[in-house]
Amino acid sequence: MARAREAKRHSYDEEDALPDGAPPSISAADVGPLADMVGYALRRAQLAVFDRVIKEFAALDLRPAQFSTLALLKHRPGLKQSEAAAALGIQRANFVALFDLLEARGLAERRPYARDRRSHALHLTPAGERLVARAQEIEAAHERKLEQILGSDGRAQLLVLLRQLAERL
Amino acid sequence: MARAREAKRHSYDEEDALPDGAPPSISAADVGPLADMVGYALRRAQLAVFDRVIKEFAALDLRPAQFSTLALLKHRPGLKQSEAAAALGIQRANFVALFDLLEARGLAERRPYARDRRSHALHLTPAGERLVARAQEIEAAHERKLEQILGSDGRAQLLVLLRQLAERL
DNA sequence: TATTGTTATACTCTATAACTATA
DNA sequence: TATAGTTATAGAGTATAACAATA
Repeated sequence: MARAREAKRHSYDEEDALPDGAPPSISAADVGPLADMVGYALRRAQLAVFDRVIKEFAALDLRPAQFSTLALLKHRPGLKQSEAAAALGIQRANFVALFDLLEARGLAERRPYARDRRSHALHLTPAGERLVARAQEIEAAHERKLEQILGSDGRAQLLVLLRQLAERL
Repeated sequence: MARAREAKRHSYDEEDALPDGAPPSISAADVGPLADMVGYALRRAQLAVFDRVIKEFAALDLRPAQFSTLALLKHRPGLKQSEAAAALGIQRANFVALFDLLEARGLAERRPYARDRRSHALHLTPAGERLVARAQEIEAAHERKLEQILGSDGRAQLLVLLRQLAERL
């Protein structure tokens, strides 16, 4: 404990009297003006939702980015590798290892791309199709859970607002 | 080769651009069902907002987590280190290096905590007070920009929905 | 000369275990 | 024993540069 030991002479901290054994009061989560910042609220909400999603996908051994990749290829089979990465907002360099893992697990594959021998056409395997179907069921149940919290209108309105942020910023 | 690409990438640094009616209309990447997932929309929106915030704070050499720490200490001076970390949702182990940096820059400091010699009371320095005031002005301008995109009601409604997600999930 | 997939690398954030000094 | 701060470390995620094959 030899860190910031600079012999500061003042030690005024008689503000919060924390009696021993007292339950953690509301003040523990009081972040003041931060609570009114969109960026801060966005980060906290995203972490909460992702924590939940990661746990729900754990049984399938699927990370969010892996699920997104499979779901994208189900929707648009035959995408070029660079197109898939761009659509998901992932650098193409980082997409390589991500897709390598999906391919090693037999969930997706690279096929030759007819018109350009530099490119690969990405496709799900039958096993990939089955896994993404199961994952999307889990996902749908998760969305229903969110609807219980936000209300049906609230969830729909949230999606509109979030898309506006992502697209118009 | 890589030089042209690099110059192209770093070239968009416009801050106050974005006229109200002009739709940037970036890549209309069709991600199918992903677009209707709260988790996916949350991630894309958070990345967009943070990209912007990071650029706007760059002049102050402040990362979002550093700003949050300073803003929290302005609101609740004398917080114990573990309390500050918990309020921000940061592991106490990871908070150490974060606060070390703020202290090394003379923006905040650890003071002895009267009733428990294991703890530190965290405070802003005068320089920290000045910096966080400037950062909060930048932040306020950013919120006004978001309000132009979402509408005043939209921004307020977004905050309500995001807090519900973070607290009730 | 430019682009696609790739490798290598580095940096940030996050998560966990274990140590120390206090309680 | 338990807790606060700390250290060390490992794992994701992300960003950039460079290279070979191909356009």
